[in-house]
Order: sequence, then structure tokens, then C-alpha cells
Amino acid sequence: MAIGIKVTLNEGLYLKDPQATVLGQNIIKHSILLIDEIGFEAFTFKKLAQKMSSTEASVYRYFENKHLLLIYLVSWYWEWVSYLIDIHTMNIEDPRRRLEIIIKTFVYASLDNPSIEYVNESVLHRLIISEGTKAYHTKSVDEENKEGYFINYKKLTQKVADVILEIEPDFPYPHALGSNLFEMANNHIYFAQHLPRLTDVTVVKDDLSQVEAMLMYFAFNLIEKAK
Amino acid sequence: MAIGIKVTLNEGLYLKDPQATVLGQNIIKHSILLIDEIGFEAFTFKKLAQKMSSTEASVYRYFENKHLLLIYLVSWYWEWVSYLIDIHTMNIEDPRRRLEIIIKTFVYASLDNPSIEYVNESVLHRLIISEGTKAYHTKSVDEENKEGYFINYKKLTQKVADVILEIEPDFPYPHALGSNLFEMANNHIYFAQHLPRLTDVTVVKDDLSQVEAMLMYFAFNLIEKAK
DNA sequence: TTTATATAATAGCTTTACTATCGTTTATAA
DNA sequence: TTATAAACGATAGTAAAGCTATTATATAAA
Repeated sequence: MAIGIKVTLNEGLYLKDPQATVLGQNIIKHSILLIDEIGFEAFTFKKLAQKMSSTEASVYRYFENKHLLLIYLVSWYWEWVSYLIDIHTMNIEDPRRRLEIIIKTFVYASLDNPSIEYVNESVLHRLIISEGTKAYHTKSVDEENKEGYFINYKKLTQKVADVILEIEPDFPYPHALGSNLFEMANNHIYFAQHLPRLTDVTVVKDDLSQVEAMLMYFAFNLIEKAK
Repeated sequence: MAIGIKVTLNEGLYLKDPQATVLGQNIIKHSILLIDEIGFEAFTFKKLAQKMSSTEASVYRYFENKHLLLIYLVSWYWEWVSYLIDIHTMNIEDPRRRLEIIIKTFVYASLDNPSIEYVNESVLHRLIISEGTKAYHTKSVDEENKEGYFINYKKLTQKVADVILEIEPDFPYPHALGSNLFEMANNHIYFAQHLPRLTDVTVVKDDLSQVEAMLMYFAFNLIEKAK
């Protein structure tokens, strides 16, 4: 997943591969920017087309509807985080150190080097924080899950669970802790910025160190305890 | 908050108090059932009016739009959970025992005795699990927060944080753990039912005991560790 | 008994969420 | 190089969503 390389995502998510054409890449690029700007509810394919100087009908040739586009973007994010974890933990023996890196990646994903020119990963991270869970909180979740649309999140969770089990094979909730660390990272960045009384951490400018410290505390104290 | 008693919710959430009239109570009742049935995205005031044999215009006299109605229902739930915690922990000295009851309440809220005839708390719980976070994941969160629309969630979190601090005054993240226990309860019930690879617990029929056990494990092991 | 309020019925308007058709470019391949 | 297919833009059209407004009637309060 370096510059010029394709991200592999479930083919059912799109009608025509958006990574394969300039227009498709533009759809990805501008949908991230526009959803971040006006929110997912107000986002429409018509507004997106206007912003890109294209047409609604052209956007519909790539994605069936905005919900599938959201799953596409969220899946992209999960893949990107998985990729970052892989390259950052490569050659690192100690599983505790690897879990530390995973937590840092969850928190600081947006600050990492961009990989693909038409995806602003920093904006994408902000989008995931505020809109991400809408991808799988729908009436159609079971059908979509059957199609494999959430496989990237599952694989990411499994990756974290594997490291947790390497640290402590008797830890009883590795998957739950894995997904919870990811959700907590996003939730508490959001809470710190919008609903501060739901958390104890503060986020000043781009300083996410308190979120990182909290996740480290939660993760390692829980895993310790299993001994 | 017994039968016949009103739940106090922010007045900015509605145009006319739905608890004060039969039509208003019907709006509450049927919106819970209909959102649960078809999902929040497909839910409209027109469909709601049809189901209640009323009119769209009449619903609009009570709620400005479906988003504020959702916040209203979610706030109701937060209030209801707070109430359950209060009556169940009343007269209980030991804060550890009180935290146990709080966790049980988060998990088993839907099985508790109904308090108000026009609210099906069991269906409401299911709705909160699948749609709840949409109440505060919007572009308007800051304005709405300024209006005090999320005060009930904050108070609930504060209630849990107080108990955590009573158990262990040095615990550094009482609010975060409080809100996380609530979010985790809902998330992992949802994961167990729809995306099981994101968790380690299973939910068979209405048996939520594994979710309860996991939350107990997380909460008490973390708090222990602070000593 | 008047008067205010609540509701139902109806209409209408703009936007959203699509689908379809038809030229005109642009890439591909013979 | 030309034909030919695919992609795109332009345009039109439809049903539903998300409202607002008006009027008539039923009900409650003064």
C-alpha cells in the first residue's frame, strides 16, 4: 500500500472500481472532503458531483448509494490502519511493544504519512471518528455482513487480538479488547472535542497524548490482570 | 419515575410536551416501535403518522424533525437507566456492590419492569443499541450540546464516575470508564448479534450474562489496578 | 356560552434519491 | 488508422422525504 498501489476492498461495495479511473479517484477524494465538511446526513451525490464538476449520474455509476460509499471509505480506513500497523510492527519481537504501536496507530493514524494522493488520511480519520459507526449501524447490517463488507474491521480486530494473546495467552477477551481499543480511541477523541464531560482526557490542538496514555493504561492494566 | 410520573427532559427537544397529551404519548410510543422496526434512516414522520392514524402535520407540532425526536428518545433512555440505578443502589453501602448493580443495569435494562405504559423499554433498549450513538454523531453536536440536550448522558456518566471514585479515589479515568462501560455494553450486545468476530461474548436468546461478566471483568480489574 | 387550543385534512413546495436516454468524448484493438 | 466499445456529461423525469401553510372541526378552559 504505497503510492500508486491499490487498496483491496470488497467488490460488492462499488459498481465500478473507483480506484481504476480518474473520475473514481475524484469521487473518493471529494466525498471524504465533503462528508467531513457538511456531515453524512446532509451529504448527497448531487452536491458531490457539483463539487467535482461532474454529474450525479456519473457518481451513481460508481456507487449504488451513499451508504455503500460510506462503507467503502470506512473499509479503506480499516485497511489503512492495518497497513500502518504492519509496517510499524514489522521486525519488532516484543508483543508488548507491538501493542503499544497498535495503540499509537489507532490514535495518531491521521498524522502518519499519506500513502495515496487522492485520499487525505487526516480528514478521513476525522470522518471515521464522527461518522464511522454509521457504516454498520443499519437495518441492513446482517445482509451486508454476509457479503463480507466488514471483513476489514474483523481482520483488524483479529490482528490486535493475536498480539494480545501473544502477550497473555490466558486473556479471556482479546477480540473485545481489540475492537474496544479502536472504538475507544475514536470515541474519546470525539468526546474530548465535543462532549468533554464523558471523558477525562483533553485534546488540545493535535495533541492526542492523553488519549494515547489512557488507552495504554486500559490495555496493559487489563492484560496484566489476567496473569 | 413511577407510573403516571413525568420524565424531565430538556424543553428544547420538543415544540410541545409529548408527555402532556394522548397524541404526544402516542408519538413516543409508536416512534419507538417504528424506528425499531424499519431503522432510523427509513423512519419518517409520514410513516409514523400513518401507523398512528394521525397526520404528518400533527407530529410536526411536537417535534421539529426526526433527529430531535431521536435525541428525545435517547435522553429518555439515559434518564430511565439513571432512575433504575438509583432505585437499585438505594440503601446499598458498598460501592463495589453499587458498581455491580450499575453494570447489571446497563446490560439488563430491557428486562426491568416497565415504568411508563406508553414506553416499551425493552424495544427502546434495542433501539438505543442500534441507533443510539446517532443522536450525538452529527454536525450539530456542539450547538445541541450548548442547549443541554446531552445532559442526561453526562449525569449518568457522572453517577458512575462517583461510584468508581468511591471504590478507588486514585483511579485516573472515572468518567471515561463510566461512559465506556455504557457504550461497551451496547456495542458488544450488538456485535454478538451482528458482527460476532468483533467480540468474544455470545448472546443466546435473551441471555446477556456473558456481556455482564465481561464488563465486570473490565471494570473491576481496571479499578483494582489503580491501587 | 364564548373563546382558545388541538387536531385532522388537505395542499403545496423544495430537496433527495434515484433511473433512463442520448449524444460526445476517450481509450482500445483490429 | 479506423472501427468500435466504454466512459462520461447533459438532460429529463419520478417517487418519496422533509418540510410549511391553511382551513375546518372537535374539544377543553374561562
